Amino acid sequence: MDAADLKFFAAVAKVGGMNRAASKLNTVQSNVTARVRTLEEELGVALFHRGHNGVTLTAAGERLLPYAIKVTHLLDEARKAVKDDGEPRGRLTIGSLETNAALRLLPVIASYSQAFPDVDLVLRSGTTHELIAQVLAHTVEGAFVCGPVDHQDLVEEVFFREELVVLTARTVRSLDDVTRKGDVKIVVHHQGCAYRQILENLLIKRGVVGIRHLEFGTLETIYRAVSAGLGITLLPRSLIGSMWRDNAVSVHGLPEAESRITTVFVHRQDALMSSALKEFLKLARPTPLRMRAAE
Amino acid sequence: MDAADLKFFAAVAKVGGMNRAASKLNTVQSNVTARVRTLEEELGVALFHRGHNGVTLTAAGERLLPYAIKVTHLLDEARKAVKDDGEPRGRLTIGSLETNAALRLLPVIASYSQAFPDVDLVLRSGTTHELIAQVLAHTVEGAFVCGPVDHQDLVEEVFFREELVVLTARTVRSLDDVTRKGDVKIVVHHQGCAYRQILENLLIKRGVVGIRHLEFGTLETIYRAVSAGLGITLLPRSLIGSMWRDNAVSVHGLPEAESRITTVFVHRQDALMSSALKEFLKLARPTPLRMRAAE
DNA sequence: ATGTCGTTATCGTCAATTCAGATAATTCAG
DNA sequence: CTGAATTATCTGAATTGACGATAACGACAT
Repeated sequence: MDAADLKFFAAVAKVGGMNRAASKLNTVQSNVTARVRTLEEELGVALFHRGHNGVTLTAAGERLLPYAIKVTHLLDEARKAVKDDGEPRGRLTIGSLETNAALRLLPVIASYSQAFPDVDLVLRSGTTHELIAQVLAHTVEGAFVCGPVDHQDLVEEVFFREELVVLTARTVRSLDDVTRKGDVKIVVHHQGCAYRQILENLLIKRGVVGIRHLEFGTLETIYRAVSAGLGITLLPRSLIGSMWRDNAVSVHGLPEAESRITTVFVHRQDALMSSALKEFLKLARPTPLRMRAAE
Repeated sequence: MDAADLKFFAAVAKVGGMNRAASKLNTVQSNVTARVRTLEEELGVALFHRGHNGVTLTAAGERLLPYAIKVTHLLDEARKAVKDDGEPRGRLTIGSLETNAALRLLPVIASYSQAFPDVDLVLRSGTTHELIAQVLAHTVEGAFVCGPVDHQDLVEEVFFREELVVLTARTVRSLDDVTRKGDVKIVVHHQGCAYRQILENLLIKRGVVGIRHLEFGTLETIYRAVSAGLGITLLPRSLIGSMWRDNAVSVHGLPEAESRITTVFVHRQDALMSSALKEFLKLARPTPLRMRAAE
């Protein structure tokens, strides 16, 4: 049983037709047909039901498919493993939530690309859901997402624990003052849909119905907008303390259950971790000192 | 990267020479050399150090080897998975400890082979250690061994829990009477080294130094030997109660920690379970009724 | 009915690969 | 130096693989 045949088979199963698979595999249809047939002859069973409009898997084909995919991935990984001699090089693709993790990762990325100039670092952005899907699809090697993540095929490691706080204009005494009005404008980083979602849920839970949005590109403008009374926002406490000390806004704590947020790094359990990634995590992993500072 | 090449590569790595691998693979040396070389050219690294007396793996080869083995196994399994349509057939090879589990399994085997005549059932015997090695080596699909087993690649399921008791001649009042003498003869089933080991450890712990053995082929003769005062033995309590009620021997209980023994079924976590095995376990799994009887 | 479009199956041709066997080159032991 | 191992290389035959053209089939619109 040839691995290349299995790759063909998987492609056919995926697109549901030998013609379409052929163009995807940069070959001709007769070739695909032939390889599928050799596979079928070798195994002694039909793998596809041939229809007038493409093919569908037989029961035996269904059983074979997961193996075909697994073998293909395993071979990919073997190639990488052989070439990875412990010295980070090549392309490292990781995912990250857009706001906070990216902000925290920036210094890491800077020192990393200096320390390992042979690595082409690619940072993909997305929501937790999107990023997890990409990790599962082998599109990224791992991702920093909003934890906890519970998935059979994934391993997670907690990287940052943070406390979220609500920022309002200085005149606002408590969060109740805001929610009582029943009509709130929230100011969000235009890329930061994670916090936006959390803040919305939080307000909805408190009975706020009319939520409007203001989007700004930088944290600085968000801060100014809040201090000018244009709306409220949600940020990690550690960010405020370190950046603005002018007390132009009010900081409102939230109950433990709502304020605690963890950023975890997830990657596939079965996939090998490249040296490039190992070194990155080593750099990104908070030192005991930094962890204390983040709390 | 061809799977057949990987198989060749793994064989060469295993036997440490292209010549030897060639004869093992039923081909010629030049062939093996060529395929290894294509693999090396494709990956761009040397996989072997060529020596005057065979070859040894390079660092890159070391990294590739586990993948080569894994892929080979995966392909084997894929073949089985395709052919296994849910109807048990073909060969089912399982391992079992020689005494108790085998005794308990006998009725299961009987009804199983009647229910699934298309399955060639092969029962391999061995010690817990040996059987686990065989499971890991894919020699048997799974095995009934003495639990608990803690291994990363294995899954275990408890099948029987039993209480072991010491049997002595009727005149012996307590176990102390035996151990005080400091010279004990133990009667064991000649195949049953598991209990033998347990009994020896138990006696050694109690300060007995001179242990001699008597071996008999059947439980009946062991029982007779014990009742005649020739020695002592160790058996599951459930076996005694159900077989002999003539009170010709004394039964001595043991402390919880020493008497409790569990028989577990272990199989590889990553390997697929054949329909044949699934059905076997379904039959072997103790019903609530039988479990109560065994306690 | 008929033609068109999209599908898979099949065939012949040619190139590439693979195999087996023979031979060379190397190294170590005696 | 010779002999017994080893791996490397070469060669011709056989096999396999890809390709392109064509056939066969069904669906759908005209």
